Amino acid sequence: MLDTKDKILMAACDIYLDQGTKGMSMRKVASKAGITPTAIYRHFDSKETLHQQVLIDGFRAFGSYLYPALKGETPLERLHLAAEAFFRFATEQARYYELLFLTMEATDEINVDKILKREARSSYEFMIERVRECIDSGAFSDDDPEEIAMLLLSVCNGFFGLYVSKKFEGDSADMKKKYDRAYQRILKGLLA
Amino acid sequence: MLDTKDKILMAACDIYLDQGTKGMSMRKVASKAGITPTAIYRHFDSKETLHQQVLIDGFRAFGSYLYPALKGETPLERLHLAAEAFFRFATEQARYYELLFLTMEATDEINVDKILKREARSSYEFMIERVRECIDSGAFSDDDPEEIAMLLLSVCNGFFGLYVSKKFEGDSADMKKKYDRAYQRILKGLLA
Amino acid sequence: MLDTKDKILMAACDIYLDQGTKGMSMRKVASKAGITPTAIYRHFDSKETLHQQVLIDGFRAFGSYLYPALKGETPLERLHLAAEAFFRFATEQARYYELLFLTMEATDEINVDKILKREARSSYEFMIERVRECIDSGAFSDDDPEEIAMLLLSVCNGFFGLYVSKKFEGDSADMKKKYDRAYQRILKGLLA
Amino acid sequence: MLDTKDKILMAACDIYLDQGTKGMSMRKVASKAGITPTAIYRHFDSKETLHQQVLIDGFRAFGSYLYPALKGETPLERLHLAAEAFFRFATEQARYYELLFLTMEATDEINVDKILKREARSSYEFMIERVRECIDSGAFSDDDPEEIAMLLLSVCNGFFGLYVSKKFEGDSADMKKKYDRAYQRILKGLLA
DNA sequence: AATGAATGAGTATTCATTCAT
DNA sequence: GATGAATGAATACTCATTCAT
Repeated sequence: MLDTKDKILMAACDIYLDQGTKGMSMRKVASKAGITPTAIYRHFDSKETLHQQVLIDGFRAFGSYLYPALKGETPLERLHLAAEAFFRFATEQARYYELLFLTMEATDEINVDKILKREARSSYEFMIERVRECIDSGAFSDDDPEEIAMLLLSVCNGFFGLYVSKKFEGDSADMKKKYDRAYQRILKGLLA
Repeated sequence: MLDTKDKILMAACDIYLDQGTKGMSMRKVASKAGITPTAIYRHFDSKETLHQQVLIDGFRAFGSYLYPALKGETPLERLHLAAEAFFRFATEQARYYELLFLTMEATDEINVDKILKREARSSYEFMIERVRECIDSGAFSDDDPEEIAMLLLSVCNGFFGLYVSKKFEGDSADMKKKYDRAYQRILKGLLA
Repeated sequence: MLDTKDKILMAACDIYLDQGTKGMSMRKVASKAGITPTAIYRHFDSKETLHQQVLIDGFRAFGSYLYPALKGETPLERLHLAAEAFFRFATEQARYYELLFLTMEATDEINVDKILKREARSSYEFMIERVRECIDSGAFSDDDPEEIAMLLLSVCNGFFGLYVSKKFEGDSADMKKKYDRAYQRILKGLLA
Repeated sequence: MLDTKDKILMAACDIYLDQGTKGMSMRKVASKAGITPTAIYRHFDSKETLHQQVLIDGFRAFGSYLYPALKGETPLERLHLAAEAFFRFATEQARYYELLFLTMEATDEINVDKILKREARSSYEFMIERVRECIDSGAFSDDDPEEIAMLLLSVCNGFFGLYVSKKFEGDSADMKKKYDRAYQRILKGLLA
């Protein structure tokens, strides 16, 4: 059985994703976790701490999707697998994706935990690395790897952002096709 | 002189743009508008209604940036001007941009005002139209105009989303250069 | 009938005096005043504001006991009447006395209202003035008026302090006799 | 090495003296003592019990200042030494003084520990005794020793009360001069 | 068209305390 | 002799909203 700390984390995550940052309250979390609001404070110093732990867990979950992309045999294949990982994470862990990438709160406020920053940074750098090796191997024309990585991330975030805010429709299979086509279109502009 | 309704709207807008969705409260709006919280209810049924009116105004402001792109003489130039308009709106009216495009509240919930929906839709369709004429004129290779428009929007939202959440740095001039290069990279994949 | 603001003030005063500074809570005040905690905030900005208003009212009530001492025809008589006023205020408005003079919270914290400071200061200066005229008229031997006033205040506060904390017993009549004797003993050391 | 009970008492005392009655909480005490809040209950039944033990210790500390006054060779000298002891205790152990003499919580409530009562009473009686011998020896004019003792205590409490609540200023040396003069003035009225 | 008064639900957090271990 | 987990009640204060005027 889950220990209380995990129950709290899960409840917090659910509520964040269900009702947004603003809808998350200690009371609601406690109620969803089946405990008293007070009891949360045994496990987390403050709401802020809890919030950050949720984000940290989220980035780690994301990492577990993203990093296996290294199994690809060529730079292009690894980039492709990373793109796939994005899609799978965004659809399978939609709420986490939303929380991590689509919630527009600055992730570098003074009080943001160092661990959190590190986790966030490292998945970003993973993408830069994937792009860099595509360039270095000659698959991509010469360009700034960070900017390309940013472009790819932008597309993903923008794409899923539109999806999440229901600005257009379609089921997951449809989605995947659109996603793949979008990826191909971007790629076309990048290939050497 | 402004009538009370306008004063309320302006105050609400200021606060939204200043303190975000979360910081907006009827009290603060009333106080900024120089009236009683109660008085707002003469003019708006609820906070929700007021919120939506702010969004409608926001889309109209966006329109005033976007639609002049029609002055361009060729489809490609018009698309280019539209891209510029996005950038200017996102930087000059950053909070509005955020409110309209980056706040992940579904814009198609049952209780969303029809006018709001129409405004949101029309700027989306404007972009589709710009893409369509690029394709029809042979500037772009044959493709689905809606998907391309979506791709462009994705890039914009993703790009500014990263900017807003401070996931990377740089001043406005830097930003513009990055934005232009991103636009060129995408374009490269789309041109016939 | 009392308006709500007065009801709140009275309730606050009662509770302060009944349960001490530490026992005073907005909830309790509201409950005693027969209203909702929230409703207090219509009339007072914060607990602090309410607290200070209670003190200000207290000092004013004290003034209404003290200042009529000016009716005395000689300096000594006026001093005597002031001493009497202290006694009457301390016994008739025991709780106010306690709150104003025996609650050991610094009355000069940064956030203390100017009005409050002024009220507190003016009753202190009234006593200095009474002493000064006793000295100037030759009734008292030459000495520092402020220090003498302080001595008199000290005795009063100390005296009623012991009374309040039940460190000795006796009814009000008994009390008065002791008070008078204490006053005479002090006087003996001060007279020219 | 200190046993836990002593560590708790010292921590409690520190906090009382540092943050006042209001700031003392079991959590803070436990944290300062390096144990769990729960552990306190092994040693003290309740916060109240702990509080009273702190007071008992305080009265004992006070005694250690006061009782050496017996070393004086004449009644007047012993009284004088007692007055000095008051001053030193009030300034050197200001927070204790405050806690013992200026906190207006009745010291004779039903639930007050007998030991505490006894300790409090005995220092009071010490003063009565000092006064009595001044009268018996003819140094003071004939009067009620208890009332005189009370007068002296009143002056002390009143004096330091004004000092603590910052109702007037001055450093410790200044203070001492004022205190001495006040003592002399009182004495003048009491001497035979 | 607007106000003053009030409400009830909710906010994060702290408190003394209990219980099982 | 001490801990980890939890509780229920309390803290000051904010919110959107309603109602009588």
